[in-house]
Amino acid sequence: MPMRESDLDRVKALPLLSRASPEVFRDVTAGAFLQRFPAGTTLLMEGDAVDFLYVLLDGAVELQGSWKEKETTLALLRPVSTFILAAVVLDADALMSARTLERSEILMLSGEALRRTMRQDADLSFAVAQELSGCYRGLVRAVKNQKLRGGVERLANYLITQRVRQGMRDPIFLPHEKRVLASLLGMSPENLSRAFANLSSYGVVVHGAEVSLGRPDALERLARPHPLIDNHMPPPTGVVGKAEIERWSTQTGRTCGSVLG
Amino acid sequence: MPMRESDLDRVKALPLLSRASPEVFRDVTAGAFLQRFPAGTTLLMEGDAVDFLYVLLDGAVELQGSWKEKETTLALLRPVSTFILAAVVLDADALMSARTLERSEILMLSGEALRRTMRQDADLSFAVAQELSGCYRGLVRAVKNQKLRGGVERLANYLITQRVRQGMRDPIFLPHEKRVLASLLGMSPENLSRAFANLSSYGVVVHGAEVSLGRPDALERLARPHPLIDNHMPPPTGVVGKAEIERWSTQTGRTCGSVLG
DNA sequence: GATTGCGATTGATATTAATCAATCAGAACT
DNA sequence: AGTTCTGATTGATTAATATCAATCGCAATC
Repeated sequence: MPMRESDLDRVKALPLLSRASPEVFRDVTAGAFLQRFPAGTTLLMEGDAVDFLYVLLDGAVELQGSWKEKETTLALLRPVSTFILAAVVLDADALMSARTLERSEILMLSGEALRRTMRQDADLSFAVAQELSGCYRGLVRAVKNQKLRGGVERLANYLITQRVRQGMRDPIFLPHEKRVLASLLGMSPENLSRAFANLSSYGVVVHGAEVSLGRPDALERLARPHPLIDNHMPPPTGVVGKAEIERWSTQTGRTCGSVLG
Repeated sequence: MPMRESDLDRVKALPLLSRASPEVFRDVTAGAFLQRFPAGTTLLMEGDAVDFLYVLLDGAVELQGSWKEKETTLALLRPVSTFILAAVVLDADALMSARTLERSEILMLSGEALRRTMRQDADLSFAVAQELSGCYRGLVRAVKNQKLRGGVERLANYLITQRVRQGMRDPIFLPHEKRVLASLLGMSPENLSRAFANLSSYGVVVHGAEVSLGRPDALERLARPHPLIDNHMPPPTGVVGKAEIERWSTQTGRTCGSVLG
């Protein structure tokens, strides 16, 4: 698949590569290819060997884990995001499955080329270390969110985070199916419905994917968002990496996928 | 505090530094100091600026997160482990508190020196990236453990993992207070007691910290351990880093702290 | 315009976990 | 030996969440 000029620019803007020299950029993207997938395509299964670093350029990707016929969503990704970076760095098997939620454009970079170039270029390795640090911290937030909060609190905080990300507009729009959202938030679809119903007493009104936060202040008193759990990033102006997001302060990511919501 | 020769060897054996040149090792350890803390000392509070990379050389450290007067244990560390590496790499605030569970010896390396040296040495940066990848994957396992399993299943898998780590011996010994273990496993101390009681029908007998897994096969049928969740590492022969553990295959770590148990 | 299919919602029930309260066991101390 | 302290356990109760079943709404299709 040929890469458009605009795609190339977006890849260059990735925090991983934005500071790379032309030579390093050439080495890392050597043998890379762009591929289009329909919705619902499994890109990678848990336990698979990982040969590529994936870069989501368009569409949406879900990362999920499973055990005993149960599945859970670990992250929801929007462009521009890289994923399974850790497995690529270690040349290890994937711990998560990846599947497209919509028709998606995905750039695949050779994992071998990335590792080889990293060993030669301290700047690249440092950028990867920063990116991984951001991903790690996103997961720390996710664990805290999951272990310290109940379902309704997780939903309330998710909504507040979305409000920030969508430019403090009202109403906001849920970017994914509710059942996927439920899985991300660690609850059943039925309980997500009931959690929404509970929030009606705090001004929340739901019409399909459109959610109005009638009294954000009231909702916030319930949600008690916290900068060390929820990453309330300013709305996406340019392409930002998990590392930058973390350096800023908080939440669901660009580069590594929005682990919290 | 002066560093003993044996301490120095253990630091050199850290996967982060084992392949470093003498110059790099000197640069990274410049201005480092060794400190002893009594049990129950808070080394770092959530939200604090992180100036040092910590290396636990002796004792035990708990990493915890909090929200609304609630606390949860995110990881339990045993020597030799580094911690808050991600925050150091990003020069960001800590997302977790760290406190000693026992009298501990901790080496503190300058974060600024580490970052500076990383920018100059690709091998060091690469080693840090590998270590961070291992930490990241440990957390992925922790999230899957938490979201996909119930309390009894988490305990059962914890016991099986401990059995592997303690050399398939019977009985095994719980390395921490039960209330700390309960917090790590994401349940109340009361429920941990009841979970142990449930497991008696699978041959588990508890006498204080001593736990006998009478019928490991029966317990395993209940626990259904999985290599993509539980990291059943061989018993600790040498000093091993999270990265190596992950490259091997799975679980609760050396260098980054045992996130799963 | 009727039908089909799928996701969302609602209700009823069962399971799981948290909380409150009381007691128990063992180590440290007097 | 007795006292005290703390962590662990047990029981009773409440709250949260999952599960099962039925229905609803809406969009796509025929």
